[in-house]
Amino acid sequence: MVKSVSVVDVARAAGVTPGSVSRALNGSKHVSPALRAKVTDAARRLGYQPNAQARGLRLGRSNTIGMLVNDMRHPMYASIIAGVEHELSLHGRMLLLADAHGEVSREKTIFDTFQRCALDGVIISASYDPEVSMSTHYAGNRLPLVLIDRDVEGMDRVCLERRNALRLATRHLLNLGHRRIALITPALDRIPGGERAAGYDDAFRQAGLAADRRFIPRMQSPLQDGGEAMQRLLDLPQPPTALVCLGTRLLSGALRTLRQRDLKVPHDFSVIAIGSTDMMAFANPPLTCLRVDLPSVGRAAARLMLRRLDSPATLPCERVELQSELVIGESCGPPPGSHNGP
Amino acid sequence: MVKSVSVVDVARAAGVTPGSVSRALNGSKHVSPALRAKVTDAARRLGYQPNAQARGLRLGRSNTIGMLVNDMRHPMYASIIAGVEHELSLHGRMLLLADAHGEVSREKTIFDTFQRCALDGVIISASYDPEVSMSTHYAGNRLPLVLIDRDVEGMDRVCLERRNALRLATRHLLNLGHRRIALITPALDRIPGGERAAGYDDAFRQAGLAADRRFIPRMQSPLQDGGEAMQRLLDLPQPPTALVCLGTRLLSGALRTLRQRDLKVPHDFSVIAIGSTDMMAFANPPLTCLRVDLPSVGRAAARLMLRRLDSPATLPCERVELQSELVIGESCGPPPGSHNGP
DNA sequence: TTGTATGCGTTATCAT
DNA sequence: ATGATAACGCATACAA
Repeated sequence: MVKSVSVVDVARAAGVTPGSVSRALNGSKHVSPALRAKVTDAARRLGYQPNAQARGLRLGRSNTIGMLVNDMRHPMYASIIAGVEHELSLHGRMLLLADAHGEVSREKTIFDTFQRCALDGVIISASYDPEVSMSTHYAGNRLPLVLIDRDVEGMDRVCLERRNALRLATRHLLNLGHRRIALITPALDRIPGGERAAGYDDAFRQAGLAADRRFIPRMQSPLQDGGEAMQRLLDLPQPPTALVCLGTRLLSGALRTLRQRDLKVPHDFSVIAIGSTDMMAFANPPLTCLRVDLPSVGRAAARLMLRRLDSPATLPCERVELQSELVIGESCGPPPGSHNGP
Repeated sequence: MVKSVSVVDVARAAGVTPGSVSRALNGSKHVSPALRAKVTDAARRLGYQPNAQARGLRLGRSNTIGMLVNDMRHPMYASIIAGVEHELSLHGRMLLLADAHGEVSREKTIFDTFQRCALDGVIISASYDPEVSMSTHYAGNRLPLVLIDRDVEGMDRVCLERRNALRLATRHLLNLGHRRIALITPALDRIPGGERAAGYDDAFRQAGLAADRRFIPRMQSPLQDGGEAMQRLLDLPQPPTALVCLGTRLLSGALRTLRQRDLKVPHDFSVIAIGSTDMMAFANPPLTCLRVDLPSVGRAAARLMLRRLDSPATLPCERVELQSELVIGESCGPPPGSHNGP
């Protein structure tokens, strides 16, 4: 751990003063070519690296953005984080990452820690836990904030459209002739689940049909076993012929149950999944799925933050919404026993 | 952006000096209960948050660890990063994350940036690109370093065992009766691929058989299409009856080719994959795979770093090696036409 | 154009 | 036990 070289060292080596070193290295206008040359040379010789802490302390900013995620175990986050990091790196900012591991209390702790870190801003992908009121939790801070997937009025935010997405997916199945369509989604009592159910209802209504809520089982948690829910669905007197399943872990359970009951996809049963990274590729058959461009979500959040930092605080809040796309795989067909099949 | 409250503000509010505030808040021995109470109270009233930058500047450490990853698009990294973050958070350290996006030149840039960030240490999961010599690249720095998946003598490092893993996988297939076993892996000319091929050879040798290198096609990149390689393999006069495929993207292509040729797994063809997060669950049938506990990799790296920080610099280097486990799915069976099947 | 001096917010040392 | 002061490394306002 050798002592690091500072402006003073460079100044001494170049035979000038520390102030001149700073000016020369930061490209000040009023610096003679001779001095600049001397300084640049000495800096390189000594391997000078300006101390970001000291510079940040002096300048009042760190060029670092914090990112608080609710739970990195969720496969969705990897791509979002990558998107944030990428966009930030393009603009010379660094990313400080913290994970709440799904615990709301840790979200609070992390945010407090962030406030001490002299961050230029914080990107938050927080839990939907109702006990967390954005206003009380993050209000009264002096950090620029960008929310991901939290539609709070008066804040910069990137939102994931779900209602129309579910409408698309459900309509796709209705068009194939399905009428008994199951929907498995976590957190029906929170916004994401509620929006999804609403889109599901929309599709039925627009088709002049009535949605049957018995086909939307209530899940306890995103980690709950989707297999058991699927069993209950299939044990209904009139079981569903198709499933829209939003949740990586839920899906694996549901697929397992289908295999156990020897229901072939798509011949006996149709499935639409949520499109995480490589899922379509591994599934056999490839799954039709709702796909969100997750790196774009991260990039959008980062761009909102950079925009906020570069502009006066009076800049009005912006809301970016990202749509889902229905990627057609080979997991959907007409319901069994229908006569419009190929 | 309200001006933040500093020790001076707290001191004024409590009617004491800044020095006393610092002592009181940092739990110094020599502080009267009365003063401590006054200070604690004032600090809470004003919502005082110590400035980590200033503190770091003064103390010479930031409680922040940098992590440099080669390419976050690789699905393996999410879990490793999560493991690092988790372990660091348990010890009050923060994680600064940077991604080289697979570009070696960016690795260099990032490391330079890290050197300026007053980090306490850096965890590196760098590329295997031969042009990157660890010695010239990272040597001569004064930062504690921990390498992930880079077996460099004289450095703290977490290594992924591959040779024995491939031996296990290959032996599993040999035991089932397979003799023509394909191996698809990226980067045969670098260490990971080489080690794998060695383990593959080991298994054959230990079974008294000779491995046939024609079953190990050369892949250009981990993003290359495994489907085309699979086609070439199946077009051999004596095509393989089983495949060990190490690479998420390569696998999806290989599976696609098997589907196209109407080869059923495991009836007509056996497959062993590399176990990324949720893969086994989605694949149909569930895949037998080689699984590494990736969060443990991250945690181990973080622990090596913390150990290094807490101890004198004379501490000898440590090498941690993580084994793979062969998780039995339903994708392996006897070769077609064999007589020892069920 | 360059040197000098000051302060960013902390903590540690030295007085008292 | 507490107050005063200096220093961490840097950038800038001001002086020359």
